[in-house]
Amino acid sequence: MLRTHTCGELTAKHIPQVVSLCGWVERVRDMGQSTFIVLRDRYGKTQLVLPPDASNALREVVKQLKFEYVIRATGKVALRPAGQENPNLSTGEIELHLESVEILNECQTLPFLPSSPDVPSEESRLQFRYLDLRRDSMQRSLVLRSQITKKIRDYFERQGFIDIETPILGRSTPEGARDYLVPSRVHPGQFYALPQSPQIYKQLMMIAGYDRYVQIARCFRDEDLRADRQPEFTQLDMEMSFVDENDIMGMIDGLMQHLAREVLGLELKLPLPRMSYDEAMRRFGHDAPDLRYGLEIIDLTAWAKTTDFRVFRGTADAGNYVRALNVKGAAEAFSRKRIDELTTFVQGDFGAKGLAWMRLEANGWGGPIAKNFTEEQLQSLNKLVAAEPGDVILFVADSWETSCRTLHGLRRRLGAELQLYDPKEMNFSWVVRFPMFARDEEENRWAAMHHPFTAPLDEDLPKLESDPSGVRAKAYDLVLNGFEVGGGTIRIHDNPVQQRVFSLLGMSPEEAEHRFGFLLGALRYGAPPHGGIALGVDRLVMLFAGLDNIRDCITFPKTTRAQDLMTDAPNIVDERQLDELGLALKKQPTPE
RNA sequence: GGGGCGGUAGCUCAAUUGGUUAGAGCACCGGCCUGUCACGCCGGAGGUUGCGGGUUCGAGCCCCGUCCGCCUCGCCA
Repeated sequence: MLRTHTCGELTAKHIPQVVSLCGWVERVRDMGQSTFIVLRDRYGKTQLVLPPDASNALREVVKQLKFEYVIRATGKVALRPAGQENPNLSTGEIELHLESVEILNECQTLPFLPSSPDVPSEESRLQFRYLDLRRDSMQRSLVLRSQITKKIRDYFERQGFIDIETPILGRSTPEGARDYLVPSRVHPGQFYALPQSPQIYKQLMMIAGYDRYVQIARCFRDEDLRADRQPEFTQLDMEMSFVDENDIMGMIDGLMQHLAREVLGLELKLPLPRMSYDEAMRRFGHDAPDLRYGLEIIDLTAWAKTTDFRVFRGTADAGNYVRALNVKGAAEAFSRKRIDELTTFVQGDFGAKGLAWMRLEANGWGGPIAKNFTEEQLQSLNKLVAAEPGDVILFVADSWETSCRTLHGLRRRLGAELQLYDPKEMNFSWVVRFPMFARDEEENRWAAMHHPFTAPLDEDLPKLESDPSGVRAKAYDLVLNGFEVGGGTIRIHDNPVQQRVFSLLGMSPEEAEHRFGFLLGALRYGAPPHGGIALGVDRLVMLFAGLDNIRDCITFPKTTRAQDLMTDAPNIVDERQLDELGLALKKQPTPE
């Protein structure tokens, strides 16, 4: 070892040892007679001092030092003079009196300084990721990530789970997200697909009798990116046999309690609260509501039917909905301009027809639509929305889906803008009893809301053919601060039910056999009742770290156009490589 | 595929209504400084204002196109 200690561990106890430290030069403060150097490694920082009586040889070496040089420094640990301690450093009571300095490597002038308080543009950070990763905040989030995965593994090991790996090269199943494809050389014209999740493999492991499976698995989905979505991401994937929904949720409750306690020092009360999908949509317009604040949706459809205001009445009579948010005390904050902005927002982003509003003033209701209602109607509105002077009511009159999307969007935006919650709060909850099927309007058929192996609620089984929209699933999502951090289901473990579901999805037995034959076959050979869940590790880390984007807890993330700016992937390949794979390009790539 | 914000020195940013030589801090180069800790001080160098076109006497600023980054809708079983 070139070093005897790290840059984060020396204290007064080490006086007067002679030690060697290795690290990066974070700062050089040349005072003339003496020079101070801050040496950094991932453990901390230590101040090195070139004393006034240093030899000329040593002085010459120190003079060469610049930002981010890699050096080995040897010297005597000494107490700093009284009053010169630095309370911001763990090593702040001591300093190293240099006896020798060895330059292990130089560093060219940097595109940006990792130690600078200015955060460089995302573009340069991604291009020079190895420098970005030297920044303190990146090191903190990667350490946190490591702690979280460690605690996850500890927890599941204690619970008797087996960590099992499943293939990366698999078969494309054209349900769900777009697959990343990998061409086969041995079978020209055929492709593997990278896993969107180890879903089917883990079910097969249940059938094989490994009744507690867990894996921290890389998953791939070729869809457009978001702040909380990368094409390649990490799932905590688990599956159990002989269980129902409560067992899975209970197991994850315990995991979250463990993580919150061990990583954040936070005590969670179990069980984590649960809410049905229907209730979540009714109260919050979304299946992953942020429960750190209220601002719940109020349904005014029945009231709208009692009025003569054409927009509301017409919407309600047509079987659509009039729903509202009461933004408490927002009258002052909501200028005309602000409301116009919100209107543009809901129309542009969610396709809402418009945004109506009223506000309760000291002497009654104001706003452009207030005059459309009688005194009695306003009185009953008062009660319905529990209005107090200063409140602003935002109305959305639209279809169920649009009103949900719009009001959720408004709620989220206003929650952030009006700071309705404590950003440090960690609010966990479950959303349960999802619908089994959603109508695919484009293709005019039923589609599985989760995946086609999800078990319906027993009580809803009879409705499978007669009323598909009323069938609810044994499905559950874990929600943290308005982010879906995981979702799972109890699976169908017998073949007849699976066939009924396929048939409802418009999949003939032959087609099902063709696509999922191996799974259907396995289900006939003694499949235990089983279910599981997958949690988004990146999102979990992001939220535990208080970050607002997933890239900041991923070492080498991709841009919103799915490129790696450091390696410049994806990229063109040699003609020869294509030949070997039996591939020819339809469109020649344009050279950059 | 749609919408929004942004791109000016290596980095972070500024530049009035379209106006004269595009500025500052940090970094870089040279020098000074006896205890600094985002050290300080003096001096120097550094610009295809993302790229291409247009309007104009004149464009960093206006218009059109395009590329890149971020946010977002669609998409993500």
